Amino acid sequence: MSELMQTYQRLYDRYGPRHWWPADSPFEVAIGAILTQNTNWQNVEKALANLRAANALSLQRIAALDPEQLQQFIRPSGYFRQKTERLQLFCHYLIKQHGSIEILLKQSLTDARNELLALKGIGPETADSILLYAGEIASFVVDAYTRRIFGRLGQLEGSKTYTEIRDYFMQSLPHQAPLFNEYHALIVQHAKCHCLTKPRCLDCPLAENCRYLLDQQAGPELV
DNA sequence: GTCCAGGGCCTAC
DNA sequence: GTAGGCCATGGA
Repeated sequence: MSELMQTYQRLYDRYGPRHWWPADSPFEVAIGAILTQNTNWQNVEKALANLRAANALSLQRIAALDPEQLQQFIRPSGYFRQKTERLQLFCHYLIKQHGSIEILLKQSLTDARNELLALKGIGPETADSILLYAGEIASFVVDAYTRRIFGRLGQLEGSKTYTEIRDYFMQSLPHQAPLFNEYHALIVQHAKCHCLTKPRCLDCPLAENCRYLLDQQAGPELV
Protein backbone atom coordinates (compact mmCIF):
# COMPACT_ATOMS: atom_id res chain seq x y z
CA MET A 1 0.00 0.00 0.00
CA SER A 2 1.33 3.47 -0.90
CA GLU A 3 2.26 5.91 1.80
CA LEU A 4 -0.67 8.15 0.90
CA MET A 5 -3.16 5.27 1.00
CA GLN A 6 -1.81 4.21 4.38
CA THR A 7 -2.35 7.70 5.74
CA TYR A 8 -5.84 7.75 4.22
CA GLN A 9 -6.70 4.46 5.89
CA ARG A 10 -5.54 5.70 9.29
CA LEU A 11 -7.57 8.88 9.01
CA TYR A 12 -10.63 6.98 7.82
CA ASP A 13 -10.33 4.40 10.59
CA ARG A 14 -10.21 7.20 13.15
CA TYR A 15 -12.75 9.67 11.83
CA GLY A 16 -15.05 7.60 9.62
CA PRO A 17 -16.91 8.89 6.55
CA ARG A 18 -17.28 12.68 6.57
CA HIS A 19 -20.25 12.85 4.16
CA TRP A 20 -18.95 15.84 2.23
CA TRP A 21 -19.87 18.35 0.83
CA PRO A 22 -22.61 19.70 3.12
CA ALA A 23 -24.96 21.13 0.45
CA ASP A 24 -28.22 20.32 -1.28
CA SER A 25 -27.10 20.80 -4.88
CA PRO A 26 -24.04 21.28 -7.09
CA PHE A 27 -24.86 24.96 -7.27
CA GLU A 28 -24.84 25.29 -3.50
CA VAL A 29 -21.50 23.51 -3.40
CA ALA A 30 -20.05 26.11 -5.75
CA ILE A 31 -21.48 29.03 -3.78
CA GLY A 32 -20.17 27.52 -0.55
CA ALA A 33 -16.76 26.96 -2.12
CA ILE A 34 -16.45 30.66 -2.90
CA LEU A 35 -17.84 31.77 0.45
CA THR A 36 -15.50 29.54 2.43
CA GLN A 37 -12.32 31.05 0.98
CA ASN A 38 -10.13 31.72 4.01
CA THR A 39 -13.24 31.54 6.15
CA ASN A 40 -14.59 29.29 8.87
CA TRP A 41 -17.42 27.09 7.60
CA GLN A 42 -19.66 28.16 10.48
CA ASN A 43 -19.65 31.69 9.12
CA VAL A 44 -20.41 30.38 5.65
CA GLU A 45 -23.45 28.55 7.01
CA LYS A 46 -24.78 31.82 8.36
CA ALA A 47 -24.41 33.45 4.98
CA LEU A 48 -26.09 30.49 3.26
CA ALA A 49 -28.92 30.60 5.81
CA ASN A 50 -29.47 34.28 5.05
CA LEU A 51 -29.66 33.54 1.34
CA ARG A 52 -32.01 30.62 1.91
CA ALA A 53 -34.28 32.65 4.21
CA ALA A 54 -34.56 35.30 1.51
CA ASN A 55 -35.26 32.62 -1.09
CA ALA A 56 -32.17 33.94 -2.87
CA LEU A 57 -30.03 30.80 -3.02
CA SER A 58 -30.32 30.12 -6.73
CA LEU A 59 -28.37 30.91 -9.86
CA GLN A 60 -30.92 33.38 -11.21
CA ARG A 61 -31.55 35.11 -7.88
CA ILE A 62 -27.92 35.66 -6.99
CA ALA A 63 -27.25 36.96 -10.48
CA ALA A 64 -30.15 39.40 -10.25
CA LEU A 65 -29.71 40.60 -6.67
CA ASP A 66 -28.73 44.16 -5.94
CA PRO A 67 -25.05 43.91 -4.96
CA GLU A 68 -25.58 45.82 -1.74
CA GLN A 69 -28.31 43.42 -0.70
CA LEU A 70 -26.15 40.42 -1.53
CA GLN A 71 -23.39 41.97 0.57
CA GLN A 72 -25.73 42.09 3.53
CA PHE A 73 -26.78 38.45 3.10
CA ILE A 74 -23.23 37.14 2.97
CA ARG A 75 -21.70 39.57 5.44
CA PRO A 76 -21.12 36.90 8.13
CA SER A 77 -18.76 34.99 5.84
CA GLY A 78 -16.31 37.89 5.66
CA TYR A 79 -14.71 39.61 2.66
CA PHE A 80 -18.30 40.35 1.69
CA ARG A 81 -17.53 42.96 -0.96
CA GLN A 82 -15.05 40.74 -2.79
CA LYS A 83 -17.24 37.68 -2.47
CA THR A 84 -20.30 39.51 -3.73
CA GLU A 85 -18.42 40.40 -6.89
CA ARG A 86 -17.07 36.86 -7.25
CA LEU A 87 -20.48 35.24 -6.77
CA GLN A 88 -22.19 37.49 -9.27
CA LEU A 89 -19.44 37.17 -11.87
CA PHE A 90 -19.66 33.41 -11.49
CA CYS A 91 -23.47 33.36 -11.83
CA HIS A 92 -23.52 35.76 -14.76
CA TYR A 93 -20.93 33.61 -16.50
CA LEU A 94 -22.90 30.40 -15.92
CA ILE A 95 -26.12 31.92 -17.20
CA LYS A 96 -24.47 33.29 -20.31
CA GLN A 97 -22.22 30.37 -21.21
CA HIS A 98 -23.92 27.22 -19.91
CA GLY A 99 -27.20 27.86 -18.14
CA SER A 100 -26.23 25.75 -15.15
CA ILE A 101 -23.22 24.52 -13.21
CA GLU A 102 -24.14 20.95 -14.13
CA ILE A 103 -23.60 21.66 -17.82
CA LEU A 104 -20.22 23.28 -17.23
CA LEU A 105 -19.21 20.22 -15.22
CA LYS A 106 -20.18 17.78 -17.97
CA GLN A 107 -16.97 18.64 -19.80
CA SER A 108 -13.65 16.90 -19.35
CA LEU A 109 -11.70 17.57 -16.18
CA THR A 110 -9.19 19.72 -18.06
CA ASP A 111 -11.76 21.81 -19.89
CA ALA A 112 -14.00 22.39 -16.88
CA ARG A 113 -11.03 23.18 -14.65
CA ASN A 114 -9.48 25.66 -17.08
CA GLU A 115 -12.81 27.38 -17.46
CA LEU A 116 -13.27 27.75 -13.71
CA LEU A 117 -9.70 28.97 -13.24
CA ALA A 118 -10.22 31.67 -15.84
CA LEU A 119 -12.93 33.25 -13.68
CA LYS A 120 -11.92 36.07 -11.37
CA GLY A 121 -12.05 34.90 -7.78
CA ILE A 122 -11.80 31.18 -8.50
CA GLY A 123 -8.31 29.89 -7.81
CA PRO A 124 -7.04 26.31 -7.81
CA GLU A 125 -8.50 25.21 -4.48
CA THR A 126 -11.95 26.63 -5.19
CA ALA A 127 -11.93 25.18 -8.71
CA ASP A 128 -10.92 21.73 -7.49
CA SER A 129 -13.54 21.85 -4.72
CA ILE A 130 -16.24 22.63 -7.27
CA LEU A 131 -15.02 19.92 -9.66
CA LEU A 132 -14.81 17.29 -6.94
CA TYR A 133 -17.75 18.08 -4.71
CA ALA A 134 -20.21 19.57 -7.19
CA GLY A 135 -19.18 17.54 -10.25
CA GLU A 136 -17.94 14.32 -8.65
CA ILE A 137 -14.90 14.67 -10.88
CA ALA A 138 -11.65 13.21 -9.54
CA SER A 139 -9.65 16.41 -9.02
CA PHE A 140 -7.71 16.41 -5.76
CA VAL A 141 -8.22 19.44 -3.50
CA VAL A 142 -5.11 20.84 -1.84
CA ASP A 143 -5.41 23.29 1.04
CA ALA A 144 -3.26 24.80 3.76
CA TYR A 145 -3.98 21.79 5.99
CA THR A 146 -2.67 19.42 3.35
CA ARG A 147 0.66 21.26 3.34
CA ARG A 148 0.86 21.36 7.10
CA ILE A 149 -0.14 17.77 7.80
CA PHE A 150 1.92 16.12 5.07
CA GLY A 151 4.82 18.44 5.76
CA ARG A 152 4.87 17.08 9.29
CA LEU A 153 4.73 13.55 7.98
CA GLY A 154 7.85 14.34 5.97
CA GLN A 155 6.00 13.59 2.75
CA LEU A 156 5.97 17.17 1.43
CA GLU A 157 8.53 19.93 1.34
CA GLY A 158 7.25 23.32 2.35
CA SER A 159 8.28 24.91 -0.93
CA LYS A 160 6.00 22.84 -3.17
CA THR A 161 3.47 24.75 -5.22
CA TYR A 162 -0.23 23.96 -5.32
CA THR A 163 0.16 22.19 -8.65
CA GLU A 164 3.10 20.10 -7.46
CA ILE A 165 1.21 18.92 -4.40
CA ARG A 166 -1.93 18.14 -6.40
CA ASP A 167 0.16 16.21 -8.93
CA TYR A 168 1.78 14.22 -6.15
CA PHE A 169 -1.57 13.12 -4.77
CA MET A 170 -3.10 12.46 -8.16
CA GLN A 171 -0.12 10.43 -9.34
CA SER A 172 -0.02 8.37 -6.14
CA LEU A 173 -3.71 7.61 -5.74
CA PRO A 174 -6.27 5.82 -7.92
CA HIS A 175 -8.35 8.43 -9.75
CA GLN A 176 -11.61 7.88 -7.92
CA ALA A 177 -13.79 10.84 -7.02
CA PRO A 178 -15.20 9.14 -3.87
CA LEU A 179 -11.64 8.56 -2.62
CA PHE A 180 -10.55 12.16 -3.30
CA ASN A 181 -13.77 13.38 -1.73
CA GLU A 182 -13.22 11.47 1.49
CA TYR A 183 -9.49 12.14 1.64
CA HIS A 184 -9.76 15.92 1.54
CA ALA A 185 -12.64 15.89 4.02
CA LEU A 186 -10.58 13.71 6.35
CA ILE A 187 -7.65 16.11 6.08
CA VAL A 188 -9.89 19.00 7.12
CA GLN A 189 -11.22 16.93 10.01
CA HIS A 190 -7.70 15.98 11.07
CA ALA A 191 -6.70 19.65 11.08
CA LYS A 192 -8.54 19.86 14.40
CA CYS A 193 -6.15 17.30 15.88
CA HIS A 194 -3.93 18.58 18.67
CA CYS A 195 -0.91 17.33 16.75
CA LEU A 196 -0.92 20.52 14.69
CA THR A 197 -0.73 22.85 17.64
CA LYS A 198 0.95 20.96 20.46
CA PRO A 199 4.50 19.63 20.62
CA ARG A 200 3.37 16.11 21.38
CA CYS A 201 0.05 14.51 20.61
CA LEU A 202 -0.08 10.90 21.68
CA ASP A 203 -3.66 10.43 20.52
CA CYS A 204 -2.93 11.37 16.92
CA PRO A 205 -3.98 8.72 14.36
CA LEU A 206 -0.84 9.60 12.38
CA ALA A 207 1.53 9.55 15.36
CA GLU A 208 3.45 6.54 14.01
CA ASN A 209 4.51 8.49 10.94
CA CYS A 210 4.70 11.99 12.35
CA ARG A 211 8.24 13.24 11.88
CA TYR A 212 7.59 16.09 14.24
CA LEU A 213 6.54 13.71 16.97
CA LEU A 214 9.35 11.26 16.29
CA ASP A 215 11.91 14.07 16.41
CA GLN A 216 10.72 15.27 19.78
CA GLN A 217 12.55 14.16 22.85
CA ALA A 218 10.21 13.19 25.66
CA GLY A 219 8.88 16.48 26.92
CA PRO A 220 6.50 17.57 29.61
CA GLU A 221 3.70 18.58 27.29
CA LEU A 222 1.53 15.55 26.62
CA VAL A 223 -1.83 16.03 25.02
C1' DG B 1 -6.83 41.97 22.79
C1' DT B 2 -4.87 38.41 19.56
C1' DC B 3 -5.23 34.75 16.41
C1' DC B 4 -7.14 32.23 12.78
C1' DA B 5 -10.46 30.17 9.53
C1' DG B 6 -11.92 24.54 4.06
C1' DG B 7 -7.93 31.64 -0.65
C1' DG B 8 -7.13 34.68 -4.25
C1' DC B 9 -5.80 39.05 -6.37
C1' DC B 10 -2.67 42.71 -7.07
C1' DT B 11 1.58 45.06 -6.83
C1' DA B 12 6.65 45.34 -6.20
C1' DC B 13 10.94 43.67 -6.73
C1' DG C 1 8.11 33.81 -10.10
C1' DT C 2 7.34 35.05 -5.60
C1' DA C 3 7.01 37.62 -1.25
C1' DG C 4 3.92 40.81 1.01
C1' DG C 5 -0.31 43.44 1.61
C1' DC C 6 -5.05 43.40 1.35
C1' DC C 7 -9.76 41.84 1.92
C1' DA C 8 -13.61 41.21 6.91
C1' DT C 9 -16.50 38.53 10.05
C1' DG C 10 -17.06 35.74 14.25
C1' DG C 11 -15.53 32.37 17.59
C1' DA C 12 -11.83 30.56 20.61
